[in-house]
Amino acid sequence: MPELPEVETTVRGLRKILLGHSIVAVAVRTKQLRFAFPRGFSGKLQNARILGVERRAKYILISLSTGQSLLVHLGMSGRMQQTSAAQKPARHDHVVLTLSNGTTVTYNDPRRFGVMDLVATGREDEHKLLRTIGPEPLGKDLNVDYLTEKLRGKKTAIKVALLDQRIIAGLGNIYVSEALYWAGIHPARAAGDLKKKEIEALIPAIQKVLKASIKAGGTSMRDYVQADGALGFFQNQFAVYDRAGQPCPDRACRGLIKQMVQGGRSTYFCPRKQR
DNA sequence: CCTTGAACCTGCGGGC
DNA sequence: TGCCCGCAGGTTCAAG
Repeated sequence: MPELPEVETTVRGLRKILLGHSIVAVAVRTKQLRFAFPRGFSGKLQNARILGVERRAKYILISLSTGQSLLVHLGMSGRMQQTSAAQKPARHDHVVLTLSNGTTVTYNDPRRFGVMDLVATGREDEHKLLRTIGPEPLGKDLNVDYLTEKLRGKKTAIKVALLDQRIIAGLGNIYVSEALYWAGIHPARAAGDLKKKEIEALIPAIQKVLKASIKAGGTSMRDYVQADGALGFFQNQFAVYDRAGQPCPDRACRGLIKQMVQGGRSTYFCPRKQR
């Protein structure tokens, strides 16, 4: 999916479109996404005014005048964007919100791995899906002491550990490969064996990659688009992801990018630079 | 507790 | 052209 940069980009776009407007109509066009919609979903959004649009991990939180927040996860293939009210819904347009100014915002998700739920505003962190999520990687809670403690004794590969949302929020398959490349760490290393110096390199590498991607509007490979329909361009800056067989971006290294499978998912790395 | 693998669902590209 | 297989940005759950 959409990993942190894509969700952040979506949130920033939605904020401009949604903030201050009211929802006048809600069309739910599928039985369920990953879970069934909560009881009375449409009715509880009806006539609500949108007070805020925030991100936590890979979740979008839209706070409403009703005291509830709409929680949205884009799953693997989801997108949420402004659409034309005149246009009839497309395949996989599962939820269409119509605003008081006539704008429509559509949630489209071919694979339906996404989520929509309602949660009391201010108590979002107590939601079942958010309760166990780790610190935001761009905040001060992700630091060397925290990560050292969290990885201590772990035999899992560092690649797999970084995908675990309980350790760090928001990373996914693309940005983990990219961050490990910039930190010079081999993805198969046991997480608990990383040296202090390596953890000190890893945190800024994660932050650098995420920030660069947000700046580029995220990554558009298949489904993802920003809230205004624009594509993201971070795929043009990939160092390793989806680049198997191609040269390491460090020309002096002369290594070739390798692909392997860890935890059932592809990992990309430079075997010469990452040890 | 930890680790691994399968499951959810749809679409697309490659090989035959 | 068509069919079958594998793979895709995520997460949860069962089993060992």
